[in-house]
Amino acid sequence: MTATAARTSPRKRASNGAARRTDADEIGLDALVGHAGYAVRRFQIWIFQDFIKTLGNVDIRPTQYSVLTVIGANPGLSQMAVAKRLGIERARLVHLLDSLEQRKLVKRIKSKEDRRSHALHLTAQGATALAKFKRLAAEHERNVETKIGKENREQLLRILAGFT
Amino acid sequence: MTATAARTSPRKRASNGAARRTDADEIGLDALVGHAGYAVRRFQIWIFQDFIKTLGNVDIRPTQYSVLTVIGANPGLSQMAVAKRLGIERARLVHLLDSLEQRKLVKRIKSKEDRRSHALHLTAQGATALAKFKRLAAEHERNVETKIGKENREQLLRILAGFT
DNA sequence: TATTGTTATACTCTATAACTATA
DNA sequence: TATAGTTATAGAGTATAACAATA
Repeated sequence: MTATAARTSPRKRASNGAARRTDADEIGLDALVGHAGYAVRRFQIWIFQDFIKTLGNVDIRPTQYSVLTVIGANPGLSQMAVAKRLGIERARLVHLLDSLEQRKLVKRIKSKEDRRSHALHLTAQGATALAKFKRLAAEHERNVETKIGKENREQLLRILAGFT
Repeated sequence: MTATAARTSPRKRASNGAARRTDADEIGLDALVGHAGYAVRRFQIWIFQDFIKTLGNVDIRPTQYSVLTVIGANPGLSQMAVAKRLGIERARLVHLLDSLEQRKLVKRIKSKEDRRSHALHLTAQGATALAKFKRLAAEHERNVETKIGKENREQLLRILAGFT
């Protein structure tokens, strides 16, 4: 939206005596208003904060939830496969799994086919816990729906389906 | 979308002899498919990477661009006001401004009204540079449009307008 | 007392590189 | 030689707390 940027003239806000108006509503964003990335980033921050809050009691963050969900749906995957599928660095997944394994939610099993790799599985406890996490995540999703509206949420999922 | 989650059955992927299929396309996401946050996060990563790449020659990242744009549109703002408006921690803005000031794009001017605060302005060089950054950011925005489509991008901006 | 800018610390996340053990 | 998992490091980004100067 370059047109918007070009049309917006700076509101003078001199430091030499003019009234300071610093309310968020009063401060223009200029070109940022036309940038999808800015809106998406702000929304993503809101949505993650709601997720973290809604799953606060069970201490599960979005990335942990995504790892558990993919392992639950695809038992036996290697770490590389999970990392690639979710766009996580394999080095980072090591620490994520260390934490989840310490909490007895996930287990690494040495593969007999390829002894370099680990087959990932949920523990029985992990499967039970994940069911609970999914209920809480669904509650979070209803918060999203309340925030932006049912129709808008569905449009959003449709528009961004290609990025999953 | 709990229904989706409940309906999806895990595809067995035993580590004891079954063929390993680890292509990203073949690995189900289960409940993640119904979560707006997951799609939004993946899209946000794509969009920031494209922004960073498109503005790579001028070495400007999304947060730096947002700070410069807001200062350009509202000269004389305090650091607190910029931080609040953009949702950046004031402690973090200090470092961002240190960097932008070293690059002679921004200057801090001691306020005469409130000697605790700094009025922020673009330098002449900063204003010229920002005009160039905006042209590159518009190019990035056209990449977004190419990626998701003109209509979808406009719908996205409309849906998320409340988060800016 | 409260606020602005600053410094400092810790933790998350991203991006690399290098090492080991296997293939 | 290439790959899977691991370890380590550095840079963003987020979240706090505390301090000096000023209100």
